[in-house]
Amino acid sequence: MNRTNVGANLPALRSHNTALVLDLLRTAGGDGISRLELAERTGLTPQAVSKITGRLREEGLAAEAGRRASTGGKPRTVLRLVPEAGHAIGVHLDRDELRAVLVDLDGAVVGERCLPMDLGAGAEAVVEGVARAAEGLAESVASVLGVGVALPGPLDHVRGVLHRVTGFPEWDGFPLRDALAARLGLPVVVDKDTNAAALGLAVADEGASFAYLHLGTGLGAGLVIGGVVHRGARTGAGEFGHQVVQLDGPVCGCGNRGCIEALCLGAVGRGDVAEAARVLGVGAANLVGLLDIDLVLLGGRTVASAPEEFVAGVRAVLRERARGEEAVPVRIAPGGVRGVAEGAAQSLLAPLFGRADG
Amino acid sequence: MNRTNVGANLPALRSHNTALVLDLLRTAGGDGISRLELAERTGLTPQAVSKITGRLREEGLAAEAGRRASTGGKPRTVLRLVPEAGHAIGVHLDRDELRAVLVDLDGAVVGERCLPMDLGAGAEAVVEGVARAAEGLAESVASVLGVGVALPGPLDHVRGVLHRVTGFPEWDGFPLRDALAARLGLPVVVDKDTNAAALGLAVADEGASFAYLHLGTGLGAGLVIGGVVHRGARTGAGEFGHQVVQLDGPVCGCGNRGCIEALCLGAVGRGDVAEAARVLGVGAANLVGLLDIDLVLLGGRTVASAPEEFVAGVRAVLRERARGEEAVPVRIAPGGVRGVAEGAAQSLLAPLFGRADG
DNA sequence: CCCACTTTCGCAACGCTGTTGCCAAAGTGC
DNA sequence: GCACTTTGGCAACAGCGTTGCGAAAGTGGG
Repeated sequence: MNRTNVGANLPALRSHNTALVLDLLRTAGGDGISRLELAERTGLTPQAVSKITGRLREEGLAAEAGRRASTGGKPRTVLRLVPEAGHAIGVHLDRDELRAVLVDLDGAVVGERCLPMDLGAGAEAVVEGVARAAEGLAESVASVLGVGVALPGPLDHVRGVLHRVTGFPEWDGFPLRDALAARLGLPVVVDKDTNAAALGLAVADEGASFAYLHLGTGLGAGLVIGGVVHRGARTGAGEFGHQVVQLDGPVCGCGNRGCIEALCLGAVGRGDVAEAARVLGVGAANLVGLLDIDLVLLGGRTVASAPEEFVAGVRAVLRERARGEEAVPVRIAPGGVRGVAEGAAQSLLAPLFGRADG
Repeated sequence: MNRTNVGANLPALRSHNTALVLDLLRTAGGDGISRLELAERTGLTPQAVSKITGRLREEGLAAEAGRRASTGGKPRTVLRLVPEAGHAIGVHLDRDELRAVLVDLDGAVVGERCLPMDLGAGAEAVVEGVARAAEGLAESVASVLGVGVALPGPLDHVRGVLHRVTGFPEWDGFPLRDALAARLGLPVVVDKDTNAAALGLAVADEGASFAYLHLGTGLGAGLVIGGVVHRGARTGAGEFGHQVVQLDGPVCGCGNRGCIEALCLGAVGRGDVAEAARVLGVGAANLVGLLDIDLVLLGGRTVASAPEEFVAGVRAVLRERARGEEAVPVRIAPGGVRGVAEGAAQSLLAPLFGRADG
């Protein structure tokens, strides 16, 4: 059950166990999973699993899908999630482009729209553009759980209010979530782009702890601790770009000296990718040492321009710091250009599967 | 309910709610708390709270303690925790000293032993010393929940095995938890000193997120995120001292360059406390930005030698980085020399109050 | 082909959880 | 002294996972 400070009653118990079973059905994917396996994985009795899956089948969320080979007795019936039973929309609002995807319960993309969009065109125009894209995608399915919107810059995830989108001061304080929810009549969740990407990557690995480092026009991080995106008290966590790694170093746009972002992008500007990767690696190693995470994933346009060099450079620093012990692996984040939009859609799906926010 | 991947049944529901009520009774302290307040805080119905507190009173864990002023009707009956209903022992194994405390359910110290102890005297002698101290303290009470042991250096908190206690290679791989549990016949928990201190500080604040930075002969951190000590995948989190804040800086004992610990202790060695505090502040600011925590607490012998200067220096860096927004507060960690031992004892008490490990 | 055996899985009864309806107890205030 | 408010326990209840048991559906030896 998720960490809360509130009491739990029978309905809470039921929804917890139901979410747990749904999550296992999802992670099992197309192969499916049998009732007894569900019982083993959850610790519930087979009978309880039968009751839960029976309800899910009645609601159309689960279905039988063949059976396993017998091991000397009645073969196990395999259950699977019915992906078409629910959909969510994810929107990635970048500085110059809007990308919206429609995903099913499995997280598979079943619809997509991509159009140029100037974030500076004003709140009304952007809200309207997002709303039209969402409505267009929603047409093809019976119902939509909600819309997740991811965009750069600091924001208040809990209230869904933007703080100061870098380069677009007119957005400061705009209640994007409520404006969009009112316009669409659907639940809306607003999140930072790096957090959305991290959430999208987190759904694949149950309970993993990793950092997603995004190097594009800026440098940010999405932190996943124990399978949950860590946003912090004021939902401002992940300020990776302005970690200082060089006391009294060069001045950064933020006003400080020796920020990773300034050093890293400066090196990129000079064409010195190896140095940029080394600086990124030092920051990653700091993060790994501080939080003891399992994995570092790299993404963003700048990384995509020389993926092998960045991975190799970061990996080298982590290896050196591990001092003989096994170093934390470094990889390019899967998902590509749609990763953020897909992750934004996952904000709506996650609660179904018991993956609450952190 | 705590975040797990396991199903929950009725006994789990009951123990969750019971722990929640116990936690509220504890945080209420001597003032106590009424049944209706418990109901409001937990979200349970008053009737459920009555049943739960009724069981707690039968078990002797709770008791009635007077009544509130009436607000026009029957006055509320105040309930409080019975501190003497349970005890735990916390042991702080430092390089040259052993400190053991006996605490009650409230966390109040009701017994203490402190003796010189050379960590290099060998496993058998140290285990025996700890066992004798624990037995001596346990004599005065009916029963003890268990013993928490905190010591410096990296270790495996889950298995209770030491890795390499800095300066004492003979401890490498020693299964301290099992050895002590076998010797005493009591549950034993082993933790890093910084984590124990952090846990001790965390019990006061429900759900707080903060960092405890310990500057003594070394530099380490205990991280509390959402009221839970964050230990990481391999229970190695909190490697704060070897965060690199100066690329290609001076060589540190760990082999890297520009570690906070090397810079900070170097400055202390030169008598430049202001510079040490500035370096510590840069590290603290990195941490605050990355995790978006609420509070920074400072402790350790070196900090204790010039507390105001360290607090002021760290605070100045955080203020500068906050750029006009309200900066995260910096304080000296309360608890003093007994803080680590008290926190170690809390490792045993925490599960009673639903504060699972992170 | 039959029959003993294994394994899956649902029905029914059950124990226990928090919830609801109701009422006695214990105050305040006119 | 009486009307009113508020607390908190008793009893009945609905709903959760669990247990006991048996039907269903396979395998494999004779």
